[in-house]
Amino acid sequence: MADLIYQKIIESLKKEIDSGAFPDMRLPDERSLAENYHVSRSSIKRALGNMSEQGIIFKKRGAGTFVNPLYLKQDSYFNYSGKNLGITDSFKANGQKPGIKVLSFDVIRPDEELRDNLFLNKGEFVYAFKRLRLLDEVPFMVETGYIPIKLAPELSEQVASESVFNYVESELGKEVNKTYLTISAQPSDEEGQKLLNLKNTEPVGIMEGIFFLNDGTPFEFSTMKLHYKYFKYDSFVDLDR
Amino acid sequence: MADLIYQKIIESLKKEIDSGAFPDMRLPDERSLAENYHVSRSSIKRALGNMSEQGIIFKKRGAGTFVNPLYLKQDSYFNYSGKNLGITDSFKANGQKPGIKVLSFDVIRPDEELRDNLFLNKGEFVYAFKRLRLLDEVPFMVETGYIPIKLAPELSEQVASESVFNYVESELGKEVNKTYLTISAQPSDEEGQKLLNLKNTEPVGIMEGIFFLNDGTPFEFSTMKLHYKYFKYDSFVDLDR
DNA sequence: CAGTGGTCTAGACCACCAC
DNA sequence: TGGTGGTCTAGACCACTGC
Repeated sequence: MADLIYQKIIESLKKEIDSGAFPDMRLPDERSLAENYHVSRSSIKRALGNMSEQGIIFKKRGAGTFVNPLYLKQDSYFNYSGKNLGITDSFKANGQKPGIKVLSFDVIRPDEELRDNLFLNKGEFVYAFKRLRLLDEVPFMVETGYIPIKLAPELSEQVASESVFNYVESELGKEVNKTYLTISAQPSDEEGQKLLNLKNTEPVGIMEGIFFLNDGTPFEFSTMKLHYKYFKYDSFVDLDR
Repeated sequence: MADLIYQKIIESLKKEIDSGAFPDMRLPDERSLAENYHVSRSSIKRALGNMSEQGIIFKKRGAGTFVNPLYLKQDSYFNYSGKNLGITDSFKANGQKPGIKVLSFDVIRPDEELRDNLFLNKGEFVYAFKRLRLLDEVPFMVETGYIPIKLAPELSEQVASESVFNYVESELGKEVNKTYLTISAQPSDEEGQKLLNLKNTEPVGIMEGIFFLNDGTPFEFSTMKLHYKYFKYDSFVDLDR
């Protein structure tokens, strides 16, 4: 992957941070980094700016660049705001074996709301599938997805049982790289209690949203219900925008 | 505010987009923009990159830069504005009257974890306060906050009963503009059930994190427990970083 | 092939912080 | 006052898209 200079620097600095190379939480100044990495200061700035947006570090003008202490304590399952971790991959990173069980797979006529969300015209159809996701054989999430058939004509139950996004990349030559998510929580319903092995006092976390291809096409509308113990979402937010 | 070149360009382009100046959803190319605005291409790139992160536009290498149709369509679902944090202002917009009831207000010695989160040395003290937030007199959120006394020496119960962040801006001349949030859900505990009027089957949403000043100083560590019906978090995410 | 966005460099100058 | 991050410029070269 990363044959880009700023990405390599990000990876390198992340490793250093993770390994505790900066016990005083302070990174070297930009000019020294540029010299040591044999790159321009602009490339360093780009790398650091990127890491700052991800919440890994923060910069204090006139003072220096520092590690965000919360980053080191991070133990979220879903870290969309970091390096690209597809859902599956992010679980691998935690050392647990992910699994998928397809509960249903159909082609349906979308209702008006779904048509709106996926920018579809009347008369167009979508794949509808429900999947149970597991970690080390333990179910933790029920996922309902809708994908326009015109965007993935060869989609199948087989594909759904593996990775849809990998299929998009390898077979369609496109990439899913953006998503609008709405996050909320609800008491568990009967289905959730049964599939996720929850008591009736235990809730589910909901992540619902649209996934986009790099050209801006809405690709999938998805609703994810998570066992509350696996529901953790980290977000670094710039408030003045 | 914006006396920065790239910010002025962002404002200008936003206005043009909102006014429908690009009916084909396509923006001029970067080199033309640089010429028309009499700035370098780098500044244009910075402005466009920023707008892309906000989900206003998306860029296609080799093809051009385009308006994100969802940005124009933002009627119902998708407000990715970082301001929707359950902070007072965002609820005003909903036409409901916000209220605050201070449940406690003390000065305490922070434990080690809190010291880490707020970058404090041993021996430094923090304000600790618990607040109940209301909407049209109905409680919806219990908030526990910790703020170093050295950062807000004049903080008081009175201030806490209004807006701490407004106080920071008007009295300290600083601005809270970043936050690192961890979002999760839990069954409601006894306190939550009592204060938020929840059944034992009904959960709370948890938003926990650090708020930073513009200079990068960690200003407040806050834990917010929300009535699940009021718990909704919108997020626009760039997956490939 | 022409046009477009992506990356990277080298360097100037500014704004802020700590000593 | 010296060191730090922030902004901006000017220009080179690369990678991809679409005709």
